[in-house]
Amino acid sequence: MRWTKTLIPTMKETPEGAEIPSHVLMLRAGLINQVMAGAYTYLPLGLRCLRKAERIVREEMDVAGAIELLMPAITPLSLWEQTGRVEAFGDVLIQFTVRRQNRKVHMALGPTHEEVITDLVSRQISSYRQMPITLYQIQTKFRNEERPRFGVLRTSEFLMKDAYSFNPSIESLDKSYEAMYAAYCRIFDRCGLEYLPVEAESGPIGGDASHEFMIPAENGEDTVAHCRECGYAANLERAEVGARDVVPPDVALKEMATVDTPNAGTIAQVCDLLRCKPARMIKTLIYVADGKPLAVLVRGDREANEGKIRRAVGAEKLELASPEVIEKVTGAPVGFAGPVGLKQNVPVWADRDVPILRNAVTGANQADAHLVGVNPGRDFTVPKDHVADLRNAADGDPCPRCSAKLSLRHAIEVGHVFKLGTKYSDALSARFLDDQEQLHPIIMGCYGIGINRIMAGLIETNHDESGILWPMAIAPYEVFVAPLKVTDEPTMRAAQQLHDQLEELGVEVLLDDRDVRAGVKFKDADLIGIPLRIVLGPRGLQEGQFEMKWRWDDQAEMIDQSTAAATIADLVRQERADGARFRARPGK
RNA sequence: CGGGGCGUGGCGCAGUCUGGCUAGCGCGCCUGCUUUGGGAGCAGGAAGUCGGAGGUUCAAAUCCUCUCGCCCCGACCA
Repeated sequence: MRWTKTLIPTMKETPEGAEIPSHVLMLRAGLINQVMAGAYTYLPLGLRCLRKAERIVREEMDVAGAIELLMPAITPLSLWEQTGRVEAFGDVLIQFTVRRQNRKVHMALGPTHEEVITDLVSRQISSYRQMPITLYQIQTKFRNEERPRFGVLRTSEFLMKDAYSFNPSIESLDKSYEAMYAAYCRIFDRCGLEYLPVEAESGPIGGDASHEFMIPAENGEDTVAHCRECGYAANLERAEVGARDVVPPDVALKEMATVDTPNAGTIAQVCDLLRCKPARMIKTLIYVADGKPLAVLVRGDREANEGKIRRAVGAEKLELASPEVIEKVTGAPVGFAGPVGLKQNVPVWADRDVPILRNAVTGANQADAHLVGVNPGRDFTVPKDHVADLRNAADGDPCPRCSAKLSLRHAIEVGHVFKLGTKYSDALSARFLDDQEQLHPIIMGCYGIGINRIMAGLIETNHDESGILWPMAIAPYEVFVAPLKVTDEPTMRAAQQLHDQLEELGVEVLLDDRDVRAGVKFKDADLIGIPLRIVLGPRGLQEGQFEMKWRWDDQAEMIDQSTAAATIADLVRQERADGARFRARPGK
């Protein structure tokens, strides 16, 4: 392809509004163009990357035995009503009504396709003989993001590969799940991504029923806890905290006393006022579990984890209490709850950090007052079986699997595999007959990959001050050919010939035939990040040599004009297959 | 949903507080000459209903009211 025949609007300056590297570089390199908040046009160069990522995903899905189909983006709203997800999605679900003659048709743009595929399967699969089967599609999804952000990372319309497995048994589901998990590893490996499969919230099936594939990145929206020692990795909601101190510090116990804390209803305000550290405070949260209120104690500098609390108390549904309930339980307005002297006798649970606190600070269960010198065991007690790991992991916490420490890292979620169970097959009556003529709901798994995020994630983790560094497998073009003087006939002839030969050898070439100065070509080449750059300039041409340089190397090397095409094609093929040079590049 | 910021040729910005002349600057674009290995120089040129609507005024990019759009931060933490 000739540069002048396609559309590559590179920019020298960063458009206002773009902040994170992937967004800035995708705009500057002419990969995308913003149409509105959360919706982008993929320009020719960006589309090529997207298609390559899509192709790798498709190939590995096929290898894993998944079967491709294509569902519509528009779906009947009734399908979502049947599974209760109209409410679950809320405003995220883009729904609308159209008129058809004398009636109105209610539709929704699919944010995901469990309903549609389960509906299909409920009609077409009725025997254990038809399973297991994993069906997938690569399709545009629509979610009305409340706040689209970070360029292509969080948009209202995006390309997703979604797969669904249908199994007659848990064992069969486990196998399908493992096949997808393995396929995901191959996909992200081939894409040149450094990823981390992490344990995630597992929902109805429990156990290791869900993993997210995360790309550790500064600008990621998610947080994962990772142990570099043993490899344990989990997302923040899920991460366990390892063994903690059980012996309280040996300090003199102070008398408990009430102090005035007017209008200080937050941890920060109280600490400011009393000049104490959040770690010395006992945060008292009032929850409602299946309709019954309870109190949860967490150290002031820690975050309660609702998933852990819900599991610990064995509740179906858990939510923070309303201000009215809080007042009823504590006898005080919001902001002044504490474990000592609660007005109502509700169950009290505590995170493991709490019982070993000494001379702590906590709400006094009356307006504008806190207690100081509070000591668990003396001033209040929590039953042993009500002490558990109830908080989010924090940076430096002990690893639950070894003796090392957890580190918290931001990450971009690119993939998710999930053992669904029978939620949708129950709701939509997708049942099958086993070999004993017994009717069972089909057991499902679902598996998603955000194609756009593969691109953005790659850029986010692979760029330098000059621009993008693409791995060969995803690069929009594999070779960039730059004749420095396009008005010089022999130069252009050689460039065109190299371009044609490479294309014949199956290499994707971008020929920069613009009549611009060398510096412009070099800058743009670095910006758009094509892995191999071939320069045809006065330095080599007279000796029958081209200059070849990898995007991530500092030094170029000279190659023979006569054998250039074959040499380059070999390198490209090799790098395309294993990405070894990209991975081993200097500075990585 | 709460808070903050920004809308001025394709892109980045100044001008707005304190209303006034033909609305500027850099990049990009077009023409010509020179230049030619890391975003060239000179000369000439095209391109803007100052986000939109209404209002105040002799006069509005600038003041007032409403509105639309974009970006960032926060969102149950007692």
